[in-house]
Amino acid sequence: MAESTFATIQHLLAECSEDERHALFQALRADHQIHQLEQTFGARAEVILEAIHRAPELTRRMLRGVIADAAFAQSVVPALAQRGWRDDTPDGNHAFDHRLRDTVGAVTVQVKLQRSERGQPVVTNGRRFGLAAGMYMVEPQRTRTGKSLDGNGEETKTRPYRYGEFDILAVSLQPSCGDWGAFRYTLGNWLLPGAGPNEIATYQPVAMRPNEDWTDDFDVAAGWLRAGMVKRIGNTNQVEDLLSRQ
DNA sequence: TCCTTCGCGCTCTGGATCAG
DNA sequence: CTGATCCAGAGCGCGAAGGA
Repeated sequence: MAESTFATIQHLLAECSEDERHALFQALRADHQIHQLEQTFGARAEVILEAIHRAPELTRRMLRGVIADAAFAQSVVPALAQRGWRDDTPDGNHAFDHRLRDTVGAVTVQVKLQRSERGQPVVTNGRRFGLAAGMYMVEPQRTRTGKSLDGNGEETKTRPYRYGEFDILAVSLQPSCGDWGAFRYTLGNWLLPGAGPNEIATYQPVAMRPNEDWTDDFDVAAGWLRAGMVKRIGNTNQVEDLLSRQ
């Protein structure tokens, strides 16, 4: 199409009424697929969205987590590609959501939404963790309770994550800032310990602003990981108490 | 009061068990 | 041995019950 024709159409569109533009959109939409999922499901995007709209709150809840994961893939991963990282996520189910690789090696990432309650981000008073008042929370645990037998025939809980299952925790800050592209990172090995052997606690405080434990820059977190520093988020007596439980 | 733990809707997968 | 069937575990987050 000649550039002038294209400009003419744009000009005509601007003069159309809302109804006319809607009719034109429908005509274009008839043979234009928005996303390949339409083909996978054999359903138009409008039907898929209506299904989500009708789904129970619990199902939509699930979707918010999946959206956070997709947002990481669509906003963070391409930006990191400019800085020498490539997506190296293997097929199948793993304790991590993404694996990124640069010339130094691979880094695994688990994405979680920061904890919300009644539509608002949870903010603790910090007492429990002995930290300054005002911390966001994140709940890094699997979503279904299960048990499995370990090597000694002992029954272990499968719901908690364990140290070493992922390198970096990426917390989506969408609930507090409304931006699906906003993530705050810390290291899996820095998270507070849970009750069981090698378990990560199911509740973790997240700094409201980047600090020495939490960063908004993935490269900084990768740097922390590769520096191999051994520590836990927060650095107080109460955290020491938690550590002593291990 | 605040923290911790559990269960839920929906769906898929893989392993165990059963019948033929 | 093969195919069918059953069931537990897992993916996702948040409300609510229970505990300190």
